[in-house]
Amino acid sequence: MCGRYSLRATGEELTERFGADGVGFEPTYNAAPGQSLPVVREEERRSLDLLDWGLVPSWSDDADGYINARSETVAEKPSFAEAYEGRRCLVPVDGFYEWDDDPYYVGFERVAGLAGIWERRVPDRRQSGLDEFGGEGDGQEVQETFAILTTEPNEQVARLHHRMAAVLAPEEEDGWLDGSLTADELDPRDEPATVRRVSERVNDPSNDDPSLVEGM
DNA sequence: CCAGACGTTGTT
DNA sequence: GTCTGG
DNA sequence: CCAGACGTTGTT
DNA sequence: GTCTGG
Repeated sequence: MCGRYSLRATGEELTERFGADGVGFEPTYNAAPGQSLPVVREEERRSLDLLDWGLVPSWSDDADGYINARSETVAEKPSFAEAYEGRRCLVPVDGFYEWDDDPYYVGFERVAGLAGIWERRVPDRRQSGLDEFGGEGDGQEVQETFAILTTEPNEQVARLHHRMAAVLAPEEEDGWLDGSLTADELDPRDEPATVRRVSERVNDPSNDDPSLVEGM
């Protein structure tokens, strides 16, 4: 689960909610893999930054990443272990979409933080062979990416799907960021939500407007 | 030792 | 980079 | 997650 | 059917 979500909040509202340094962001009703989306990180300071959805391991040669990581195995998988150890993040969402043939929207009553991990990849310039042309526009930029952890679903989501994004309780957010909360402590949280069937217009990621989250 | 994979989802 | 398979 | 492309030659 | 792009 969790290959599409909504975040109806501005960058300003998110920095307030998560106590983070800010970055500009406009609400979205259809956040999709590959897009640049806001996550909360805690390095020197707590910051809200735009990262690409789809974690690419630092050693990976290709550009496409993993949008989800199983909480049951994230600590051991070579692709995720380093990020799990030292690069946690919160992924702000206020609802997500789930497909059971037809699309459904699971809408929260507030902005919640999903358990995420992130990675930084510095491309090997020696392999690009394009430096002699000035390095402009060769696409060899530092790439920061993230993945959302999954667990078994809660009772409400189980009717639609057998996996669910890991929703943190507000009091768990600090522990997730600093590593004291482990992945096996994540459990299907009964975050208050309404579930409704929505229009198939959500299928096309280029559609992004308030009517997407409205019931039919 | 080197070569090759390294992931999730869902579907079969 | 690190683990698995041969 | 779904939608949409899936190619070459030559020219700009 | 499978890969890429959003």
